[in-house]
Amino acid sequence: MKPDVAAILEKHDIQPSAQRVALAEYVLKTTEHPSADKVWARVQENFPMISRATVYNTLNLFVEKGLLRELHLAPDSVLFDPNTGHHHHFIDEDTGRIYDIPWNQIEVNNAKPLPGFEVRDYQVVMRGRRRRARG
Amino acid sequence: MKPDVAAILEKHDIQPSAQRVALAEYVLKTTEHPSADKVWARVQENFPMISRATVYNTLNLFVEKGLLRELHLAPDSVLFDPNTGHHHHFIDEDTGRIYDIPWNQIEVNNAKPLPGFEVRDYQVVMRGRRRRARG
DNA sequence: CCGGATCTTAGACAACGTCTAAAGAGCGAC
DNA sequence: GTCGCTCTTTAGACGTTGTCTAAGATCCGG
Repeated sequence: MKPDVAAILEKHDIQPSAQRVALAEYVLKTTEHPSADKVWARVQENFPMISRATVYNTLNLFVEKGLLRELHLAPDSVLFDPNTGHHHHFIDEDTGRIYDIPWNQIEVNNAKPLPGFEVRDYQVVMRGRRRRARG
Repeated sequence: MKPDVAAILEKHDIQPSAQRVALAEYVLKTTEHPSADKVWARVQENFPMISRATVYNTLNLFVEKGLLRELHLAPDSVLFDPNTGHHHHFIDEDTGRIYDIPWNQIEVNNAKPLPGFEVRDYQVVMRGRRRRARG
């Protein structure tokens, strides 16, 4: 079902178009933390004629308009996170998979920046691996 | 002056070579948070004949051996951080510059991973910008 | 000096992301 | 309906970052 994706776009000052709606429908709902090229692949499943440039342009537009957040956590891919609410991230070093950690689970105090700066965003980034039954 | 870089390499199970020592001399001392290509450029100043592949190989080797830490904080570059002691990072969104934040300055509690995982490393990543006198 | 292992090199290669010029779509004025 | 303006999309070239490969250089024990 398509909860008014077009309305969401308009609320963020984005003119809806077929491509943008198709892209938003995927990227706003996913929990895959996809890279841009992964988004491209996924959207093509429903919208075969979309070009790579459009995907990149649109993702950047969404970020600019506050619809998505960019994550730079791993090499060779910028990830896009629809979860605008704050949360932390855990990265599995073996698989590269990224998991969300609820904001309240970790307590952070004194997240003060350098003098003269202001913090606009912060998060805890954890790296680790699946615990094995035995070595 | 060259504080026994070769000895440091050997202590980490890395065979010293002219290229590796030249690279280590730069990268272990810098506070620039350089990308790999920046390392290449800097090392070439003292060691003109070093090839790009060697720089990449050597940096990856150093990371593997625990001499450096890799940071994936910004698009289009993996950064290398000689500060093996734990610390946090602050990223200036305007300039892209990265600053170290002392570990003790921020208090983090309950940095627990997902069930079944173990955390090997974590840090707080802050993003922000220089505060201006007026908007 | 010889042999084997390791290290380095140049360049090809692949992936990611940006840019450009041209075509297409939407929409109001007439 | 169609003209003209604007915004969007497109294909492909392009630049950068990083990896891979095959061949040459170096080192070290004997």
